[in-house]
Amino acid sequence: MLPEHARAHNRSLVLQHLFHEGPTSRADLARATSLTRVTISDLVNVLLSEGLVEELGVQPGRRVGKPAILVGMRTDAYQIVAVDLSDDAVMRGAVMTLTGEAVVRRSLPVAGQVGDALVDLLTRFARTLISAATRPVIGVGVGSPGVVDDSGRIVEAPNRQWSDLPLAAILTDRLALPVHVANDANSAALGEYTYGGAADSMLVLTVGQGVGAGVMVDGSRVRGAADAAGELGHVTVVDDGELCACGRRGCLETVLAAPALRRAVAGLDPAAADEALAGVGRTLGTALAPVVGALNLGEVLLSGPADLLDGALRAAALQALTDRTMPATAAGLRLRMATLDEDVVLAGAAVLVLAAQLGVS
Amino acid sequence: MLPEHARAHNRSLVLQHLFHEGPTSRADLARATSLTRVTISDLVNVLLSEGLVEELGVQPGRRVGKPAILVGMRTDAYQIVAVDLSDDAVMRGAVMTLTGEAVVRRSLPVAGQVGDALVDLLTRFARTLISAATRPVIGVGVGSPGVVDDSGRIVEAPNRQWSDLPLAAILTDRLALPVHVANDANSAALGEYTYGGAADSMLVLTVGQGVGAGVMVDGSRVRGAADAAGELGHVTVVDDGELCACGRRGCLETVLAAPALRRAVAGLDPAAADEALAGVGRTLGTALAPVVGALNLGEVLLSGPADLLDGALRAAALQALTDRTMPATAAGLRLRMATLDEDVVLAGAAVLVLAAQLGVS
DNA sequence: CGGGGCTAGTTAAGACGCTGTACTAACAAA
DNA sequence: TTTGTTAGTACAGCGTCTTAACTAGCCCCG
Repeated sequence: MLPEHARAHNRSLVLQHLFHEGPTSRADLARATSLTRVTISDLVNVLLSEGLVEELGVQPGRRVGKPAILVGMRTDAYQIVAVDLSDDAVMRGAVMTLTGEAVVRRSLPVAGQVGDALVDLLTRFARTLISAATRPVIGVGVGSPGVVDDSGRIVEAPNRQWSDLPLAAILTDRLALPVHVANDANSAALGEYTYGGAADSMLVLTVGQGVGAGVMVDGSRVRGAADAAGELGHVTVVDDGELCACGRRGCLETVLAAPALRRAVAGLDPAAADEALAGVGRTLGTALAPVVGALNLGEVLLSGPADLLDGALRAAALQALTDRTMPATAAGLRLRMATLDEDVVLAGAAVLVLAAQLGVS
Repeated sequence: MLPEHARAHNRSLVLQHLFHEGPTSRADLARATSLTRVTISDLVNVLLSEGLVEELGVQPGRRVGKPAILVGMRTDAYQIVAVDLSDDAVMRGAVMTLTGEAVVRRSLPVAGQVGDALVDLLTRFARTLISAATRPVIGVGVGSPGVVDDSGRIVEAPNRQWSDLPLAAILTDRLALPVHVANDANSAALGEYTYGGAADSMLVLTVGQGVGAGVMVDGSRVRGAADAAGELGHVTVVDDGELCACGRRGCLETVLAAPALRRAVAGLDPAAADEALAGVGRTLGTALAPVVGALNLGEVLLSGPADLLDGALRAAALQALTDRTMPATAAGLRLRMATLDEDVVLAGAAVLVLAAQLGVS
């Protein structure tokens, strides 16, 4: 560790504070970071010259002494390009502000492309998005299915016919911008953590064609021994259950994926449908109980079709979690819907860039 | 972050390397830490003057150039006092080297003491250990049951009648030494991680009077939203199971705690006993599968009576884990016995001190 | 209404930590 | 013996933080 790393760390502290707490005076930044006013002034001057922050006039608070000048982060000064590859059929992308709002949205049918052709298609798609940006782009974030290591290498993504592919490195080279790649469900967790106000210790369950999960523990993303953390979709939850796409039986995905849920409630009257969904909820709660107990999670978030998830299913899952973990663990636990809906993965991809380039998350 | 923090970090890098890799030349330390030889020389000189490292003569390797002088950590130069409070009836303690070997062992019957009286007893016990040390003591580590926050405050330890008790602060004050306190099962995980060579992502299950767990994720200990991570013992694993001490039914503890296991095999012939243990193993595997899947754990360690755990139970649990998680997750998973036996908690308590005082873990 | 008290922010000097460069020390190979 | 290589050290310089001392701007009070 060198002095310049300490400098970068302090710079991130300032940005992190401005990002989450809003405009702040230099003096308050000094108190919050426990650095001196001198150091903060210096850092702020650098950030001002980069256009990352701006002065916003004096603080409205009326106290004795010289009035403080508020410094705020210019969340519209730079933009981030985010791509969501979780859908087999269509690439979704956006140009986003630093606060995770999509300024421009694009999507592109994948048309069955896989392997290197898909990388080329993704490159072109990213270029389109970059040129659609209205401000300088600080980086590109990609949420992809499959196992992705911390260097942005796709270890394995069977449906894309990607294996041991250094996607981040390839795109960084081709786009001449910093590119960061992570698993889509892990991205979702990052998105909910940073933009959705989720707890420090939480799990996001993404329910769509399949079931994925991303876990945050004590404020950082869980990677796992083989970068495969979050593979809850293929944990067995029903003995001798339905055949799963993975070849095994009774995976969580066979009861919780959106198509499975639709099938389960098809043609049923509302009460019976609720009972069916509650059954899935109990199964989910039973599977999650050991995870919640072992990690003492503060929140579990469900991301996916609200009409299926946010009702009897969620209530039954919470009940099962409460019944099956000790009161001290269950008392602090919330089970709620994710707040970012369809943009979760895009938002998370943006957070990848935000965290890596500015140290904000 | 200040420059001196960077210095402390670099110092820890050196110690960490020497601790885990053994004696190393300054030049090799420079390469390993990517600092310059100049900086390393300076750091090593400071460490030499503190007696933490020593020169060990020239490196046996025969290459061109000036032969390198090996520098090694003096793991016997300082000692750590560790206390294990996990047993209701007896306090166990030890004076340990920096490598986690017990030099002196002591134990003290608790004689039903609780609350403040127990704190006083613990203080006296620690003083005894400190005076039994043959080298300067760098700190005291305590592994305690109950919920312990990161400042060493006992949030709740019902059996000790401790609640919201700043144990680490009290002992630091009374003993005039740095004192660090953590949950006993979490300590066990730390001990196995640092001294037992456990994987970066792993879970240690401690089986004794009760069942506890400690989780390491990507090399750091999981604390949880309310500092209660590792409470796996009271996750429901058997529907309508036996009544648990916690008042609920079918907790993992009701089948996996040592007394429960002994009852389950009492009077059975070996084959029947193995079948009973295998049943518990399957239950355990089923409960652990979601945890292993969500975190992509590399290892699960069992700590407790080997005659009960290390046989049919372990085999069945591994089989269940393999059956119930996806192959990619299960392939890299090991389920083995902990290596440190009865000293796990003591070793972990030592690691608390080692990590906090020297930055080594 | 003018000075004392307080807070915000800047300037200047100094301490600390790392680097690059240049040096000496100690060996192997030619 | 000379040359080349590697280990370790001395010294100047740069970056980064701190403390101390300053200016700026406001409230309060006599």
